[in-house]
Amino acid sequence: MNSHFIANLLRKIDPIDVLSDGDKHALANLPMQIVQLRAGQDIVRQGDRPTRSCLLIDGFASASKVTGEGNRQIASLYISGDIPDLQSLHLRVMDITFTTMTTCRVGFIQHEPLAQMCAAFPALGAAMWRTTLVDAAVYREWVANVGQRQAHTRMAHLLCEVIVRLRTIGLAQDYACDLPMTQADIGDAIGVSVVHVNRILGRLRTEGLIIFKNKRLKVLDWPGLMATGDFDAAYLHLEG
Amino acid sequence: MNSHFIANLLRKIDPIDVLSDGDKHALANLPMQIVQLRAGQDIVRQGDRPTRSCLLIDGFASASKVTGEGNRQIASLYISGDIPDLQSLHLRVMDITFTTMTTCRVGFIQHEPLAQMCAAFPALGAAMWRTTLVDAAVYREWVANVGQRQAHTRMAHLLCEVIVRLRTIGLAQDYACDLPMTQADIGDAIGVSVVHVNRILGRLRTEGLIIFKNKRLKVLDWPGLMATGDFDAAYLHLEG
DNA sequence: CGACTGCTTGAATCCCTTCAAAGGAAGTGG
DNA sequence: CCACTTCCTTTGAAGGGATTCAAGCAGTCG
Repeated sequence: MNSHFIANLLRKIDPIDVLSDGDKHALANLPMQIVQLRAGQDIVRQGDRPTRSCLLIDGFASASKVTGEGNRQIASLYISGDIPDLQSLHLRVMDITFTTMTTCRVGFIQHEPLAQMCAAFPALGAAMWRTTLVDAAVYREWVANVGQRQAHTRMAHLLCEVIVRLRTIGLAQDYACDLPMTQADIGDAIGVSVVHVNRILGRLRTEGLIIFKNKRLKVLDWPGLMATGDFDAAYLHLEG
Repeated sequence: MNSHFIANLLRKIDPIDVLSDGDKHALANLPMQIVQLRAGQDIVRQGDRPTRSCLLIDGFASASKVTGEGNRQIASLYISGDIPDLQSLHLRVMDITFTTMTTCRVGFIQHEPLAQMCAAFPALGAAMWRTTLVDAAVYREWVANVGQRQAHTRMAHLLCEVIVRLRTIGLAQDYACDLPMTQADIGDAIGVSVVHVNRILGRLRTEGLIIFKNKRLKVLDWPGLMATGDFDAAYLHLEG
């Protein structure tokens, strides 16, 4: 029984409680290998052919690629309740690397029982599929964010997303949260150099929108941050 | 029987022919409303709550978003055999707009029979899920492309993707293909201004890599284009 | 054939990067 | 527990890739 490990996953895939007890029972009884990982460890790497996926129980993780020139792009962030590499259930070869950003507890789930569960419990199968569709929606928004918005706006947008997603699992009370990223990490996420990240953070602070210090983010003006970040949470597809 | 409408879809989801006759039969017998659309028409819009998805039978389509400042970002291109908005099967509200770039024949499929098919034919359900995962992989690559690469490289990368995808359905013999995009469209896809697109195209031509004229792309030096585009087709997850 | 859309080119400007350097925080080892 | 290293943050200055502005040209369509 993994019921406390899957609490945030359930909050995410079943915010209004429509899954049956049988569904929840099946999910809670998935064989899961609980492992503690340190910060900065690769969970799976680009090019791997994994036979399992990984539920993030707590901590932060990222998906990143490195270009031929050696530049890193972070394509998404993952928090408790996410299954970053659920895609590997149907895509043989990893096209991206998932890395822990903090100490993380993860639950490894072999593909075989996972696929069987999806087949035997269609509501769960649909819910799993849906989470990958939401991930895709986030990637799409990031394409627009990185492609069209100015660095200042981009940064605000990223911070808005982090806050909203963390709030859904109760980790951003009062619009403040842990954000275990260095300025270099943030730069890799929004496609901006470290130096410029530093200047933009300074500007967002002098504008009275946020304080970001010691990997702790505090939003001082939430409507203001959403406005400067051109942020609309619709793409996160939260129904709760 | 829609067997000729789904030919390219089948090529994509079943390149090595593992689906059973029952699977293929079920797919071919999906109730499908065939419609011809002119160029520049929205298939579904951001904010819509569709009850159907759309198989692209022939023609080109794009997925795009408009930012608060009025800039458009194209997040992906779609060609024959793609189901651009399959996501709407499980995500109630559209977070992006799909638009035809040419005259297109599309087949609208109601969600209900589609979902039933996925449930009744697990191999098809998995294949459908898989196509949305490949779409997500493409979005991820685009994030990296737009976020980290220079405009010149970005452009080459986009062209490589178009060629490779069109080749899988036989529409890019000899590394030449129709590419019904204006320079403004290309700019919106790679996050670059029209003026700069023009200069980059000129540069790619003088470098002897491509010719792009009258919406017709001809690659003169495929290895060279892949190299300057930092292109590796792995993210397209073609198994055939 | 005039209006429109798309392509092309030049010039000025700017957002952001790169280079450089120094201070601070955190972790390591003697 | 302090010297030392290393990583992270901060700030200044110079340079560059890309944008914006502007204008001319070509092709197309009603």
